[in-house]
Formats: sequence, structure tokens, C-alpha cells
Amino acid sequence: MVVTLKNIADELGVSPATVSLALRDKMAGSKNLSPATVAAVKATAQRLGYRPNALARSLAGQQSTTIGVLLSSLVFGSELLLDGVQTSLSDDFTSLLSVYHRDPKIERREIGVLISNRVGGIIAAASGAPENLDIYNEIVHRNKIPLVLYSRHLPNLSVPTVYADHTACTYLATKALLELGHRRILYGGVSFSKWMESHYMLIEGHNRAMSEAGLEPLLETSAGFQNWVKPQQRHGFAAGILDRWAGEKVRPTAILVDSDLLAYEILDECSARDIQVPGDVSLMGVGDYEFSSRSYVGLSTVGTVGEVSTQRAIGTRAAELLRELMAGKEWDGKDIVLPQEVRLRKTTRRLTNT
Amino acid sequence: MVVTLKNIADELGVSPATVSLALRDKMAGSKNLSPATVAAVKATAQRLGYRPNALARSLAGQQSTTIGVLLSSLVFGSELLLDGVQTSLSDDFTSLLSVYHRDPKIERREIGVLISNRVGGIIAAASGAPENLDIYNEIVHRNKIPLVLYSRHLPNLSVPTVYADHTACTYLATKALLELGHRRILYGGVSFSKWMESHYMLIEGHNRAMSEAGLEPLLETSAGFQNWVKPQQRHGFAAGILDRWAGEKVRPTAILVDSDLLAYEILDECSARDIQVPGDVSLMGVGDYEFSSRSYVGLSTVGTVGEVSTQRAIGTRAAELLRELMAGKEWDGKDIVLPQEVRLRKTTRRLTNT
DNA sequence: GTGAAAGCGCTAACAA
DNA sequence: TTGTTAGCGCTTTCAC
Repeated sequence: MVVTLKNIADELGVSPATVSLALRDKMAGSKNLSPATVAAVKATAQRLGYRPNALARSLAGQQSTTIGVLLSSLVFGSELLLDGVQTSLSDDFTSLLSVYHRDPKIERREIGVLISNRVGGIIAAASGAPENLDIYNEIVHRNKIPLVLYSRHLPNLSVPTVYADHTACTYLATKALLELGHRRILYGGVSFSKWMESHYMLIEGHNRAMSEAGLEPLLETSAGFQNWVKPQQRHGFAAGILDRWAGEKVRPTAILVDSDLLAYEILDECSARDIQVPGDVSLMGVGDYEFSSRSYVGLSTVGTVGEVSTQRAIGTRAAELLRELMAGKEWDGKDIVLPQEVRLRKTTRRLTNT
Repeated sequence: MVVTLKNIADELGVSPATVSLALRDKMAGSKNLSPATVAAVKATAQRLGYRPNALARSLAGQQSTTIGVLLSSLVFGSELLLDGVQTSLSDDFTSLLSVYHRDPKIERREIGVLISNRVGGIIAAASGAPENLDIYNEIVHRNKIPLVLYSRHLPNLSVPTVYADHTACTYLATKALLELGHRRILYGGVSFSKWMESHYMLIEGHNRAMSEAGLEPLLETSAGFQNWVKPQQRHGFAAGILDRWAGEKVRPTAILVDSDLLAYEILDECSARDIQVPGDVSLMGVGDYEFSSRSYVGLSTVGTVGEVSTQRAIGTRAAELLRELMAGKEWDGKDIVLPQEVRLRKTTRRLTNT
């Protein structure tokens, strides 16, 4: 029922090799098939409804048309990342999707799957868990699979990494709040693991801006393995930040959180507690996610210069880079750091007095 | 550098066949490897860092651990669909992701890719374009690849389909609005192609409820190939609906749109035009997307009974069904139709006086 | 209990 | 210009 190369060859009385070459227009150099046979082969392939077996092709040809995409989780925003990747290289590659739900055990297993499938390249959001460093090394050194990381680096692994300039995000955001006259700013951030580099870079950016202004930072952060995916946890953390805010003797006039996703939760909780934004408190996020720019949300935030979506930009850039690496180009040793800019909207206001 | 079965066999002085069997614990029936060799094989496989080649395995074993997921586009909500699929079967399968951006040409090509990759099963949002019906037939009849569709059926193809009860969605929504006292209701819907069955079912549900109440429906629909993905188009259609609303002699008191995504655009445009929701007009969507339930959005809508996300439920159910089909179970001929329920929130109000 | 051999569908040298 | 021959890494039947 399913047609193979050999079927076509038999049908035409030629050899499988000829069919193979004809179908792929491989007549470079010494090879030179007559246009007639090429045409004949293509015609009967068409007529028989031949579909090349990609597995056999990869196995024999020692090269794959599949790339692996490893995500830490599938949440709001992931679709844009994927779309960026997809759009950049779906003409030549198909992506094998893996998700590890922020669980290093699953991460390890999924990478194993990608290696087993002999993908031609991998784009991954590594968890950073130390016990999995060896497997990333295996990808790069043993299997020589081109790898592009995003969002975070991996220690002792020299591999290109794509990310939004984390420190700039919070540095710029804080500066913007300061310029609006805010002095008491509550910073809220979550980290999903103790190896989450961005978490610390984000805090650093904020601290630097505050100390440049001669102010003491006010941090409400949670480290450790959090399950951001579970709505309750996400929401619980937002509630915690607002509790902290409400509990301060002198209430902060602004809250800066390390992600728009968290800002949405804060907005939600503010709405429930009847706290006015920006009347009672200004709010700022990071990332400029899809809903932030809607006029009925209007979240002030930080986005990537020249890009609508940071997520999508990361996907696109990572894919472009991976394509080059797969084409055999040498990595120039530079990460791709997406420049950031503040986007002030409705959730922040200028302080008139004080 | 990369370890193969043969390497392990040589290392131990046994045959590749033995290694193959040992590694897969295949000692059923007549086969009976000594526990000692099995242990030895496993130990050296471990030590050498052996990774079975999934391609070779599939090729030789005539069965795949990969499934294809074909999406019409990657937009807000797709991540939940994918997460549903992923969570349901990532333990045994990896998914090959294909997106056709609502373009039947790309759809055709991507399906070709999935077939070429000899996936073990496919979950697809078919466009319904007539020129591609043959290729869906090819999947099912020639390649005998288990197929589960979602969102829409395909004519002349007897294949399980998973979808939210489209007619019920708008029927229930309309009834809810009627019960709130609304009489003039503007219905807005978009279709991306002329084969989009849900579009017509949704209109039908609305019409039925209206006619049961002895009222004339007021429709503002757009058929034909729209690119919903492009924000301008999406927004443009929302603006069109509001224009229509504003232009009516007797203004409708409620607007019902066929998707929360469209409702968000309407909210956005209302905010821009300073139209109060629900003060000036009540608004209702369909689908209960992630943001609708947030208290600062509070979109009244229709969701799947017992499920937080309809998208996720579709992914989960489709995956579960596909798994059964791949396990050889016969399809019982019934589609999976997700029951719907109205969820009234802040964007709708009861009309006090007519 | 274990091995030898054939073959999955294709590609890539090298012959002819 | 085309065919022959070996694999790619694995599974599976059948013989030992």
C-alpha cells in the first residue's frame, strides 16, 4: 500500500539509486541523469503517491530535518515563542516539541528523547539544575548537536544564549518610576529554582537603579522551586506582595514585578481588594506580554526594542542562530541580548507631591 | 563517539540481537535471556552512555513513538491545547509540531511532512479546504495513521472529531442575554474560510434562540479568508462591529461575539471610544479564554462544563482518544462534543427597563 | 539462552 | 548516464 523507492524503480525498470538521485535533483558533479529519466521518475513518483520515508533518509544520510524545542512549560506566551521558531525554520525543519514542566527529572528524560531522535539541532530553556549539566554536555560534545539556549546560561558550557537584557529590564523600569517621582518602590519577583539566573539579574538591575538614586530597595522575592503554572501559586504570590505592600508603615507608591504575568495577578488581586491602580499604587511589569498593551489593561512595562513581543523575538532569533549553526557556521562567541525599553501606559502615574 | 548496539555487543562479546532484547526486557514467551546477561548488558549500556537510535528503531520495528500535531495557527490559547496534548501522552510519545497559518497550501505540505516522518498518529485542526481532502484520506486509508480532528469535521471522512458544542455555545449565550432582558442583540462572528463549519453552527445556535423568543437576529458576520493572526485585521473587525452597533437606529443593548478573542478586541475598542461596558452595552464572548475570568476583565462567556479551559480540554480529550486508536482500539463512531455552560461575569448587566 | 541472517527504506561510494 | 554494493542502527524470525 505504501510506496517505496524500490517500487518506483521496479515500475520503471531502473535502479533504486537512480530514483533516489532523480527525486532529489542530485546530478551535481560527475552525476548526470538524463532529463528524460528524471522526468519519468518524478512522474511515476507523483502518480504512485510516493512519500519519502524521512526516517530512512535520516538514518542513511546521517542528517536530520528535525529540530528539538525544549520548553520549561507551556504557558501564556509560549505560543509566541514557538511561533517565532516555527516561522523561522518550518520551511526546512519540523520541530519536535518537549516540555519538562520545570521538573529536572523530566528535563533529563526529554533531552534523552531528543538525542534518541537524532535531531539536527536543539533550542532549549535549560532549567539550570546542576544534575543535568552533564546531559547538556552530552548534546554538545558527544553528539555534536548544535544547541541554542534561551533565557538562561549554563555554567561551564560555551553555547550561544538568547535573552532579553534582564538587568536592563529592571534598571530601566526602576529609573522610569524614579523619574515619575516614586521613592518607595516595592519590588516583587519569583524564581522557580535556585539556579534561575534571570531572577538574580533582575534584582540586581533594580538594586543598582535604587542605589544610584541613594535609595534603599524594598524586596519581596521568593526563591525555590515554585510551580508558576498552577494558578493558585501564581495568585498566592501576588497576594503576598500586596500583603507586604499593605503592611508597610509608609506604603510604597509603586510596585515593580519581574514579569507581566505576575503583574496581571496583582491587578486581579487589586481589583478584588478594591485597590486603585494607579490611584492607590502604580504598577509596572516586565516583558510586555500580549495583553499589556490593550487599552483596558494598559500595563506599564518593559519590552524589546523594535519588537512587539519579546517572546516571539526570542524564538525568532534563537531559530535563526540555530539554522546558521546547523549550516556549519562557527559561533562567534557572542550571546544575543535583546535591548530593552520602557513602555509607560496606564498603570503608572506621576507623583504630584512628594 | 556515539554508541550503538553493536558497540555494546562487541564490548561484551555477545550478539547485537541479545543486546537489543535485553535492553527492551523482551524475554516473553520462548525468549529467555539469563538475568545475568541482561544485567551485564544494561550495565555497559549505562556505562557507555548508550542512546537507542529512535529512527532506526522505528524503521526496523515499523512503529513510531512520535505523533503529529497540526495547528491552524499558533495564537493565544494554542499553548493550552498543546499542553493538554503534551500532558496526556508525553510519557510515551513526542509530538512533531506543524502549523499551517490557515493556508491550505502549507497545510498540504505540512501533512506531507508528517506522513513522511511516519508518525504513529495525528491530531489535526483541518482547514476544511476541499483541495486537501484527498490528503486526509491518504493519511487514513493509505497510510492507516490514526487521526483525530478537532474543532471541525471533514466531509466524507469518517474520523473522530473533538469540539466544543458550537451551537450550544451561542444558543445558551443568547438565552442568557434574553433572560437578562435584552431584546436587541448584535451578533458578531468571523470565519477564516468558507469551509469553517463552526462559524455556521455558531450562527445557527444564536438564530435558534432568537427565533424561539420571536425576535429577529441582527448579524454582523464576515466570511472568507481572514487573517485573524494579524492584529490589525482582528481589531478592524471589532471596530466594524462597533460601527454597526453605533449606526443602528435603535441601538442593540447587547453584543454577542463568537469568540473571547474577538470580545477582547471589542473591549479594547470600547475603551478607545469611551463606550462603557456593560453600562452602554453588554458584551458576551465564547470560549472562556484565560483572561476572561480575571476580575479586572470579567468577560461573560461560555465555557466547557467542568473544565477551566476549553482549549486544554480539547487537547486532552483528543490525545486520549488518539492514544486509544493507536493502541488498536476501534472507534465507536461518536465524536467527542464538550458540553457548554454560560459564565456570567461583569460585562453583562440586567436591563431594568426594557 | 543466544547467535546468524535478513531486512526496514534510503543514501553514497564506486564500478561499469 | 546508470547499476551494484554496502551500509545507517535496529528488530525479528529462526536456527543452534
